[in-house]
Amino acid sequence: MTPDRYHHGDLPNALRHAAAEVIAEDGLGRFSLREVARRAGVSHTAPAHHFGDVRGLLTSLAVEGFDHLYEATSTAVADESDPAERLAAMGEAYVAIATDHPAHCQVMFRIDVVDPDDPTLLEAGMRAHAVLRDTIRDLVEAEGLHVDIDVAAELCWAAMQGLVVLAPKLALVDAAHGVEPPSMRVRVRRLTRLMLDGVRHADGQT
Amino acid sequence: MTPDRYHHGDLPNALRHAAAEVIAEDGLGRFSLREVARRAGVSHTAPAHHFGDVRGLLTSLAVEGFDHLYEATSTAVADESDPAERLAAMGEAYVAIATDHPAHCQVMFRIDVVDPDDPTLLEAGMRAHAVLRDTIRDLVEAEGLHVDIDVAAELCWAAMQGLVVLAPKLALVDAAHGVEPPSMRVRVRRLTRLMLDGVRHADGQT
DNA sequence: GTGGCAAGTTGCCACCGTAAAGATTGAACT
DNA sequence: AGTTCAATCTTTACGGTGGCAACTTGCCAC
Repeated sequence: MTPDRYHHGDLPNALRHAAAEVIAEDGLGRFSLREVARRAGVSHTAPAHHFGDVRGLLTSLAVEGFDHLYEATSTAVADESDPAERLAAMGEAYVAIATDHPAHCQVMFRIDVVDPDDPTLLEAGMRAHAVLRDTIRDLVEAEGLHVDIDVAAELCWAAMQGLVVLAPKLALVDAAHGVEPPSMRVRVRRLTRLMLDGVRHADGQT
Repeated sequence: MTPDRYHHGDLPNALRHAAAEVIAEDGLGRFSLREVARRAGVSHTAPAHHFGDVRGLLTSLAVEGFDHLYEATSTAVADESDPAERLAAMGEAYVAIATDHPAHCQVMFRIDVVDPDDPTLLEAGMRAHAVLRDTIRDLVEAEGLHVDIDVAAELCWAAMQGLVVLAPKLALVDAAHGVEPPSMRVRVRRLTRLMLDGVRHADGQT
């Protein structure tokens, strides 16, 4: 980017960008701090001055991921007025994030590779989660449902997260059953519809 | 185990065991082939003769994990007669596997660390998945439901998988909302009930 | 200017994965 | 019985990696 000045100018961002690139291309397994530094055009110890260690860099990437998620889901929600449609749009946004920012998503929930107690990470996560929770609260209030909001949110979140993680396996299972694997968008909508049925007919017992 | 003969006797199992131990203790991040070999009391290149490389060892561990899952879910199913209860029991078995064999579960769905095309892995995965699919088929037939079996199975699997992955985050969210985080068993039953409501009231549109 | 601090660099060490070649063992064959 | 042979494990070696310590460069406040 900026030519070879001694002081890079915005190394933290450059490093995050390079890290995401490496992870997206070669996977988290082959991720290496040195390779990231190489791509950013700095020495292999430069990252330490900004992120401490490799964990710090990946944690920072996770924060960025949650920020992306927050923005994507909140604009998706803003574009819809019907609460149920909002939920579906959120689901789509969730898996869209997973395909648009695969590196971030591989990191966000990996407590073995990230510092789960990092306060900025916690805050970013909570902010993203609040969008889902608010959407469900609106749905419950608009339709007068009898379901615990947190439990419903838990189901939606878990299902979407599971979908992202299991995507390759699901395609394999479909193929084995002789079914053409559907797009992620279709999967999301099918699951959302089913969950909506569940949420709408719940009797409110915890 | 067996004292220091030159030929270990059952090194592959010993290595899998040691690997699971390391991962459970120190996490996948600090996993090292050399450490595993050290614990098994052999030289650091011995594993290569049985598993090729580190990927091979972890793939083998994943296979073992799916076998555990298969056994746990099929005995859970066998212990119940009511189809809906079976589903709940399966869910509990799923998360029980995650807590009883944490190392295996950290590996099973990590295509970046495992060879996803390994035929024995594919077979073990399919066999485990068939238990879920059969359970849902029984439920659909017993109650005369109008839901696509594969879609329902997808939801159940994704939700349980998501629950396992998100467990730490969910505990944090609950704590932030001033709620005492419930046990995993409770989480499973709540989600299963909600999904059952959904499956039962689905209108059968794909 | 000059003192000081932030940003980057070089050099180092311990560790890791894996490839190649040698040592040890049990078992199969004659 | 003795020999061969393949499987199993060890030793040795090499390139790559993360993190620490000590050094250099550049900028800004005084």
